[in-house]
Amino acid sequence: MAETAADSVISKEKDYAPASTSSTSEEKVVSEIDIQNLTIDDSNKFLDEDSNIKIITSGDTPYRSAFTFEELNLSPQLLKGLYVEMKYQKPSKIQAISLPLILDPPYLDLIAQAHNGSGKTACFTLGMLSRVDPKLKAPQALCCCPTRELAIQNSEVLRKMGKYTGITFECAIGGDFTTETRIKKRSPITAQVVIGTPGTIKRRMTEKTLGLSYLMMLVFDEADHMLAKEGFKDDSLNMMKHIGRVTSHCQVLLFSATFNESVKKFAAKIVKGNHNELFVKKEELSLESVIQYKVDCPDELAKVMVIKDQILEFGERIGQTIIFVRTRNSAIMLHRSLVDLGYDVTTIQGALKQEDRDKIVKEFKDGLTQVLISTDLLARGFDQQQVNLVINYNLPVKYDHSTEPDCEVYLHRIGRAGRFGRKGAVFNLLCGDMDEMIMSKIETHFDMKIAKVPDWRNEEDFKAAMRSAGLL
DNA sequence: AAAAAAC
Repeated sequence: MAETAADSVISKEKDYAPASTSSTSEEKVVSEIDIQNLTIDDSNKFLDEDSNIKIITSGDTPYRSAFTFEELNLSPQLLKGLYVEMKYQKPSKIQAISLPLILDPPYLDLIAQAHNGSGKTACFTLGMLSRVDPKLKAPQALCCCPTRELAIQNSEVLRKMGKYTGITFECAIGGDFTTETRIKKRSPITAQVVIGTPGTIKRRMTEKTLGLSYLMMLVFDEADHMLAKEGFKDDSLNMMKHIGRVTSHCQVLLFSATFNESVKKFAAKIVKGNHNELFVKKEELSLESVIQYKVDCPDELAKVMVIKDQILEFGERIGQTIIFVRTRNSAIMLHRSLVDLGYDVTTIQGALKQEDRDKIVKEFKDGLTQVLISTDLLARGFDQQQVNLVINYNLPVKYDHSTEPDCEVYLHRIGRAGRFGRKGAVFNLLCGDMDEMIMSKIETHFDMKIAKVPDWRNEEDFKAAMRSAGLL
C-alpha cells in the first residue's frame, strides 16, 4: 500500500521535473509533494540556497518550512542553547525543511537525506530535545549510531544544545572487553535521551536496563548503514522489534547523506506506512566546495612518497588531513612508514583500545595532531571543521566485490573535508589498472569528472591543485 | 580476503 502510494508520487514528480530543470541556474526548486493533493510550492525561500531536495510528504501532513528557530515553538531553554552554545543564527536548509516534519503532530516517521556537513545531526538532536518531556524521568528518545566515536560526538552536540534544558542523556557504548565489563551488573538507565551503538543498546534492551515504555523517538544516524545487510541491519531490526512490543507511538527518524536504491526501498518498508521522505539526487550529492583529484602512482612506495613530499611537506598551512586506508593492517603499515620518515601522524582503527581511540580523536579534535590515518571507522559522520584535505590511500571497495567501488563510502569519506561549506580537497592515490577502473566507475556514478594531477613527482602540480581547491 | 559493535 505504502509502496504504491510512493510510486505514484515518484512518477508524478517526474512530470514536474522539466519545470525545475528549465529554471535559471541560481533558482533551484524545492518541490512540495503531497500524496493526497499534489502541489508544488515555488515560493519557498530556500529555493536559491543550494541544490534540489525532493520532498515527499505523506497523508495530510501540513507542510511548512521554518525560516527561524522561533517558528518551531521551542522552549526558551532550548533556544538559548541553539544561540548561545551552538552559535546558530537560523536553520540550515535541511533543518528548515525537516524540523517542522519532525516536531509537528502527528509526528510521522521521516527518511531524510542531506549533504555531508549540512547539519543533519542538529536536526535529530533538536528533535529529541524538543519532543522529550523534561518532567518525565525515563528514556524517551533513543539514537543509534554505527561507531562509538559517532555516538560520543552526537552526545556532545546534545550536551551543548540541551545545556539549559535540564534534559538528561546517557551514552550507551561498549568499553573494552574485560571480565569485569562482562559480569558487571548495570543499573537501569534513567536518562531521558540515550545515544549509543547497536551492541550495547541491544544488550541493554535484553537485560531490561533500558526501559522502553516511554520511548517516543527512535533515531538512526547513518541510517543507510544501520539498515544495510552488510551493516547493522539485524541489530536494528532487533531493536525495533523490542520497541514495537512495548509501544506503537514511537516516531522513527532515518538520517544519512547516502541511501542507495535497495536501502531506500527497505527503509520505506520498515517505517510506518504514512511517513515523510527527503531525498537528494546522487549526482548532486558531492560537494562543490570540495575539489577532487586523482594521482597515478607507479607503486605503493610512490603513494607514500606523494604523501610525504607533496602533502605533509606543506605542514599546517593546509589545515588538518585524514588519510583513509582499507584495512587495519594498512593503517599500521602506513603509520610506521610515515613515522620512520620523521612525520608526526596518528592512526585510528577498530582494533585499538577504546581508551586509545578516544585519546587519538581528542588530540585530533583539539588540533594537537595534524594528520590522522584511519580505516572507514571515521568515514562517516566525523565532524572536524579544520579538516581541509582527505587522502584516499586506498579507494573504498565493496566488501564482497573488491573490483566494485563503494560509492556511498567514497562520498562519506570526502565529506570529512569541507564541513559546513568550507573549502576542501581530496587526493585519490591510484596504483594500477584496477584502481583506474574503480575510479572511473565512481566518476560515472556521480556523473562527474575528476581532474588528474599530471605528475606524482612534481611539487608544482600539487601546489597548483591545492591552490585551485582554495587551500594554499 | 573485511570496517564496524559486542559477548
